[in-house]
Amino acid sequence: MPDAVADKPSSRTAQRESEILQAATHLFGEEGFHSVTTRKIAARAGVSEGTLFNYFGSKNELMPAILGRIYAELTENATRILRGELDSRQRLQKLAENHITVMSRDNALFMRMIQAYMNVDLKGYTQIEGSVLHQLNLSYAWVFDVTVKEAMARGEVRRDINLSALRDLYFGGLEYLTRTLFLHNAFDAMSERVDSVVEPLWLSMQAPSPATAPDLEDACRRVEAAARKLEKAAGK
Amino acid sequence: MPDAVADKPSSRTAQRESEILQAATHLFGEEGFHSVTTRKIAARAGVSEGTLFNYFGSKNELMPAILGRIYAELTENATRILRGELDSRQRLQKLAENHITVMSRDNALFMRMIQAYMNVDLKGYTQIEGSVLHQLNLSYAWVFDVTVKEAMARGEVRRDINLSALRDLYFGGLEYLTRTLFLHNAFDAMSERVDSVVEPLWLSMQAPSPATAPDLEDACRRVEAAARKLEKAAGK
Amino acid sequence: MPDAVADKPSSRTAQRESEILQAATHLFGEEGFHSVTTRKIAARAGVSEGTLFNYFGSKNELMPAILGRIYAELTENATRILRGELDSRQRLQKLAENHITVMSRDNALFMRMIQAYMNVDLKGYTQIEGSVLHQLNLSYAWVFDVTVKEAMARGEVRRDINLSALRDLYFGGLEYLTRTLFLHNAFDAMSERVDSVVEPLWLSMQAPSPATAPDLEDACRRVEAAARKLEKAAGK
Amino acid sequence: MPDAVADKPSSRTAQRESEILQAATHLFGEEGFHSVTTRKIAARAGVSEGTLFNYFGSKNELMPAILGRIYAELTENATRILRGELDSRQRLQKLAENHITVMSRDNALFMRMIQAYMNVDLKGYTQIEGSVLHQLNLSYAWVFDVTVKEAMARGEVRRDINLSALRDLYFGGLEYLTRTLFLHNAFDAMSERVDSVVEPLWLSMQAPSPATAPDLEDACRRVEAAARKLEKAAGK
DNA sequence: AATGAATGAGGGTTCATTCAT
DNA sequence: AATGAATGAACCCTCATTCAT
Repeated sequence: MPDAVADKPSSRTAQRESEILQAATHLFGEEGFHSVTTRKIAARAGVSEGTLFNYFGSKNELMPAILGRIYAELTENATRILRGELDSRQRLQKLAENHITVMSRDNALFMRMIQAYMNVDLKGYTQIEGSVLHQLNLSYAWVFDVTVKEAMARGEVRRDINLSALRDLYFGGLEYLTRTLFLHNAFDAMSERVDSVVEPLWLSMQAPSPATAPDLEDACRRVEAAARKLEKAAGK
Repeated sequence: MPDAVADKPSSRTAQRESEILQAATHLFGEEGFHSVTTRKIAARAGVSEGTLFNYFGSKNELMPAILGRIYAELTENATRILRGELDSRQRLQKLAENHITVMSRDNALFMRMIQAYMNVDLKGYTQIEGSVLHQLNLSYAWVFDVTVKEAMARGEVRRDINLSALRDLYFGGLEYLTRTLFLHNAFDAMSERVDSVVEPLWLSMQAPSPATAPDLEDACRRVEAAARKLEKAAGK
Repeated sequence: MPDAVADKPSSRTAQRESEILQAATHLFGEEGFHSVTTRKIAARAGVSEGTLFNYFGSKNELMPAILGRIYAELTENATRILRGELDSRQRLQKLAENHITVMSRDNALFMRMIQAYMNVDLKGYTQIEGSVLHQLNLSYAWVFDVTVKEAMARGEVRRDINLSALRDLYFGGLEYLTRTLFLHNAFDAMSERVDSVVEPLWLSMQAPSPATAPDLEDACRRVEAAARKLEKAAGK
Repeated sequence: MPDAVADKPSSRTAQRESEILQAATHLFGEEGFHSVTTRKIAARAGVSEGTLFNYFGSKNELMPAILGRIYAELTENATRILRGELDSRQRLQKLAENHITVMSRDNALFMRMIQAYMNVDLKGYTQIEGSVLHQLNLSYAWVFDVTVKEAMARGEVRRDINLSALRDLYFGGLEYLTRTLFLHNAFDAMSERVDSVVEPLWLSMQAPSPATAPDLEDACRRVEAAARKLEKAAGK
């Protein structure tokens, strides 16, 4: 019987923590990290400022918490995508769409968070290693690598690609695409825009496909064969 | 006699302005926009805080000034590259190297500046249009477009590419590459790393491979021939 | 059956109160009154913060309680000493040793407590009268007066001493000695150090006054003179 | 010509610093260190809170500054006293009066300062060494030692005294006397009260004169001799 | 009786900006 | 044109205390 409500108390505070994080997330997205005061966050979360600091020791601690949640979601979705029955090209497409969906949510909060955090947490890029952000980033970027490597194993992709360069292109391209979508308010066409960005990468990973030319000829031959049959049939 | 160099005073102030900007540039690069105080900037520039505000109305005004300088240099270098006798692939390479060189200078100040500026100047990405940053960005990003369009004119690149998507990939990829170089402290190998990033894009801009195209036309012709035969047969 | 030990509950709360006081005592001694939070005290006492406030209405109320305990112990020990069969000089020594032992315990907590309490409880020394601290102090300082007065009665000490001045010297000297012992980490030699401080006071309290010596010679001479006269008279 | 006012600017800021210190001194004396806010100090000094922090980096920095001033005055007065033509007993008297005068000024601020500072600056008495307070204290306590040693040289005081113990008695006694004077609001009689405290120490430093004891025995022998003569004469 | 989450007034401190000199 | 002392609003954070459970 007590077990039934055993986690109630803990879920109560978990709820509060979530509300605070939610409020911070929205505000950071709207105004940027440095423009948001702890007072505002507390007000928006419907708690006192003191309570906020009971949950998070400092304003800065909100950052890893938020980033952690976002990366968790990002990774979770990615894992689901990889588990599905998709070919590699589709996977890259879906992963990209997921990435952009999360990044663009909350007024591009995700990008802002990372950017702001770099100025807060780091005193130089060279120290980035070992930071929370870096760890999260690493474990997430891994989904791209996995996808591409499996594509190789399946024979969908050349083996002599430069994975690191492609990874930078992929995530960098998606980040810039997100900005572009914001600029043109073009999220309706997100899917095809993503396709336009992923496709060049995909092309470069296979092309020049040695198999393509023969296939084309083969296709031609089959069409000719079909035509001949029709001819014959019609000529009858 | 000071009068003898009548325009010295004005060049004197220009000098001062430059020193202030220089100091701000270094400090922003080292510590990030929000961690740098006007006091520090003034001290580093060797002027009083009051003087700083005589030259720049506010701390925020330093940002467009610095960004303007950087973009000016970026654009100037780019123009020189475009003026040279290089094929399009080489141009993309040189433009990229220039981009990274400037971006990574002063401890990646450029990236930091843009990031910080976004939180200072903008209250949302949708308002980005019309901002100084946006204007600078636009006129600079234009060098990529020019290069690719000329490549098309020269017949080095397909005409059905998605220019916007490639632009996002190009600049996004370079930004991420810069981070990667910082992370691995690999600026020695910058040139070849840039090559690895530009090459996939270049590949995707030309494919289908030049060899395939004739086959395709041939195939088309053959299909058309077959179709005509069918027509004839059907027309019976 | 809990009823069997009916007064257990009350002794249970007495126990709790004691634990809280104990925790507060240690912490105040270690970090000073203002640096110690009620949270810390509760944690160290193994109770919740709410419970602490059930026992003591406020943080400040801990002070009289602690001081009361210390003075009680001080006075109790003093009483035992006075009850013993010691001469007055020994009593002053033992009382002093007791004083220092208690004062120096818990990292000189006693001195800290008094000091902090003065800033907390009092808004000026003139208001000191009537305060708890003052009362405690009075009734304790009384042991010195008793000892000295009894020494007078026993004829060990002159009757024309200034008791108030000696009391200030005694307790002030002991407080400073405690600091000195801390400074030199010399508590091993506490006993003889105390002796060095008490001895001058003791000396000053007894006759023979320095003026006595000359008087003595004079007296001798007069006695001799008288003797000679007697001799002469007797020799006649 | 400019030299004439060369130190004007510096004297201007020195003035401000003094005003701030003055305000802090009064307030600390009235309410105790922890009860005084920087806002109050700034208001009393007639400056903005920001200005206060331009002069002193933190509230805590006010403490060494104030203590430094007090000790400086204390030491300066003491030096003047030692330079005068007084016998050692008078010197101890005058030094004590000076001590109490300064200590009791500003509502016994001096004692409060030291006490509060101990809780602020120190995490335990054993770490006291090396602190500003300790240094100030050392160099001031030195005036007592000098006086006593010179008294020895002059033959006014025994050579086998325990200097450390007497120093503790002297300063401790004076501190307690100050409290007593506050309690009885008896500063009118300060001089004679001081005398009552210094006298026992002075007595203990000379008595018993080394010559006295042998004299006494001698005297006894002479009295006995005289008595024997009387006996003889009487026995006749 | 015990808990500990919630409170919110108030603390010390920062810093872009102004202005008298 | 240059200075730098002065400003004060606003910031992040602390902590004794309360109260629903």
